Amino acid sequence: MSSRQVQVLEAAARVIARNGVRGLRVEELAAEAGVSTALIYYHFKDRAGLLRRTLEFISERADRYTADGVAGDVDPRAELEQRLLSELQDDPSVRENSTAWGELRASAIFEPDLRAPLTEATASWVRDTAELVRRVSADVDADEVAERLTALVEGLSERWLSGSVTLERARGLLVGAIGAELGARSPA
Amino acid sequence: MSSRQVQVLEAAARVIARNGVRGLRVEELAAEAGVSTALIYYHFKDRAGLLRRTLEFISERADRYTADGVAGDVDPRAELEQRLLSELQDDPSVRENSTAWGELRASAIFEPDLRAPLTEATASWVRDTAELVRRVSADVDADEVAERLTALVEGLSERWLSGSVTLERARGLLVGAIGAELGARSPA
DNA sequence: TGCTCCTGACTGAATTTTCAGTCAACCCTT
DNA sequence: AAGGGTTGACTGAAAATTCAGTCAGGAGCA
Repeated sequence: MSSRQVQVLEAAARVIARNGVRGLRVEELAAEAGVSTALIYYHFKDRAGLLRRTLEFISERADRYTADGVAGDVDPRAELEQRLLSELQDDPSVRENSTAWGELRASAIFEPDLRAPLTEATASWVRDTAELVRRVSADVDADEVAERLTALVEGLSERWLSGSVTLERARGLLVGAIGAELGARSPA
Repeated sequence: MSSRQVQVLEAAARVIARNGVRGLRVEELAAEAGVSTALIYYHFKDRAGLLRRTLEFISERADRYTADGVAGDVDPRAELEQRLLSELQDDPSVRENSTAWGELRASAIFEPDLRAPLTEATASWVRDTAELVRRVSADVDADEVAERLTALVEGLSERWLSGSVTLERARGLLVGAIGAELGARSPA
């Protein structure tokens, strides 16, 4: 993938985070990326292709920043917590990513083309989370717990972004859910 | 409200469930409702007015089906479960409702005008749920639990609609969450 | 080295498509 | 005959998509 394409995809993520998928105008994207509209068609075929590639791009990028920065933690419980909380941070890139992610998920409801990459990205996130859960406790169904916690993160994230909860509250609720699923904090 | 208007609003709910708020074309709606586009402008002024009325229509209808069919239940735990599960059903009107709701929430991220009614509707749902939670158990923070469970329902609902989980799985996960939050089933 | 040919990246300027929104004129009822 | 309800035919603007062509650089070759 050429650096030009990356440049366009980064711009697409920004524009989507700002205006939504439906509010993405190819011309505006071109301006944001500093290229011509025609170049976008040259590289991505059409608007739908651009969207599909953007979704892939965003989910790869999410993998990266989720994996980063927490990696070597020794306490699995703390690591799980941090991983999930990393989706609820008032940081421009997290915000951008979550917003774009939510938009794409919402769009996937109506555009079957987007579903496959979305499902795969979701499953991969759930798997990674389940792995962590497994390390925290052997007494629970890790897949179930992981699927619930990640779905909850999505629900809270959307409420946060749409102004229905504060970030602090959302984070507190998430920590509470981890407690409810895995038992209260630090075993003796 | 004339029957003509109801006819259009019902059609709008169907079209939104099929294509989303963003994908609603006035012309398509007209065809679905079996009327002319001009009539829609006559009754609803413009697309935004139509959307507003449709959202009101849908949420009133949702209140009805949520309240219905569960009302007189004696066991609070069962009632709570049923209320929450009622959002995850493969019934056209539930689907329409959930879809429209998700769309509205997603749109609110970019359109501050929509935030106030959304926040209020969410808060009201959380309050009602907390009331039920309170009746199930006095040992938990009912507001927290209710906020988490409803956020989880939203997350699961979106995953269901976008094809990332099956309906059965989503329902099972939700029941599991209630268990994790409130302790396992039926006290002695 | 200097020349021609070729290709992939890229653009500006159309062209085409898609939509919300309007309007003048027809129903019906009453 | 008057007025609310209804429509088909349009319009204008905004967007998507295409097109004809420029340009930089690389491969082959004299």
